[in-house]
Amino acid sequence: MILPPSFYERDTVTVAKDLLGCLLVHREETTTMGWIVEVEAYLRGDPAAHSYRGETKRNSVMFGPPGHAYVYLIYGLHTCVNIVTGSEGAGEAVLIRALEPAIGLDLIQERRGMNDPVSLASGPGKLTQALDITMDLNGTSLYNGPLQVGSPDSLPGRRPEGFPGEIVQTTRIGITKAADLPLRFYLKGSRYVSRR
DNA sequence: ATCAGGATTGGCT
DNA sequence: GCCAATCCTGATT
Repeated sequence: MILPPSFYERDTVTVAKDLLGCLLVHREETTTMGWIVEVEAYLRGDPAAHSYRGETKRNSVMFGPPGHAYVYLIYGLHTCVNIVTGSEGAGEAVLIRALEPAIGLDLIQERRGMNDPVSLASGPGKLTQALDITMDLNGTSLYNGPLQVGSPDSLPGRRPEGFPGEIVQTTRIGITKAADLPLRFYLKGSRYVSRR
């Protein structure tokens, strides 16, 4: 079941926590999917958010309607994928930081050049490579496009490790501004979260 | 026009 | 733990 726009148009921290256990799906020639096991919230008035200094060409998707993908290039090498949340115009989003691979293992392993399951998508740059999430998906709808988010029961009889269960809340990783805000969330007990 | 730096990763010490 | 890779963006001159 693809999540409807109304799912995203709520408090960003609530959406971030509700995204844990959901499926990120990329439908191409071959479909690949992974369960979301780690996220970070970026809020209005948050110095670490790309939207902090107002709308620019790069971050304009963050100010658009919720339920769309904000994809950006980082360090000239990797892409990161966010889900726009909250009210349109708020500039809020949830960064997907780690997935537990679910479908399309062969292709994911080929793209990543490795086969250790816990390292295939345990980082924001790793998971975009695993699911082939490139800049051309920036701005696409997550309920009416090739990149989708499904509810946790989308694969009958299967669940990500640690779900349903406790959600752990910590400070965000890899940022210098507002590094003290506790806006990172992950599934307790999952071996697929990013380390560091 | 120029330039510092980044929501990272993988390899090496 | 340290650092290079790699290039686009936003801020500054």
